[in-house]
Amino acid sequence: MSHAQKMKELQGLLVKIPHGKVTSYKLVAHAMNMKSYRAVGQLLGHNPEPDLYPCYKVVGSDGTLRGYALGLPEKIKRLKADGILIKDGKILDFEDKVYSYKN
DNA sequence: TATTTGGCGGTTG
DNA sequence: TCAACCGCCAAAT
Repeated sequence: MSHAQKMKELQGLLVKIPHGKVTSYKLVAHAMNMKSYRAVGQLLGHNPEPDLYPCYKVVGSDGTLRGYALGLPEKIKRLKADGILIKDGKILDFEDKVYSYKN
């Protein structure tokens, strides 16, 4: 399993996220049968083109924004653009906005 | 309720 | 191969 393949799989999951929703590293990891949610963050960080993929829609399990290649402020900005409000680095009504790939 | 700690799988050099 | 590094998480303080 190559890095590029996992990245592609990851990107595929990212674009699946409905507009106005978010997901967590853990859920994404589980969705792609990856036993490690930590590795997901690494892959996202090495995302070749963050502009093309909504990697800003991936946050911590409790709705806290963990990090972003372009900086957290930019991440917040993009989330807001999707109608997601942030309060002190945390998503408001996170449990209502999370997308858990339970299809 | 807010911090700290330990551990986990996967990627990188 | 091996060791170190993570955009984390859950349990223990």
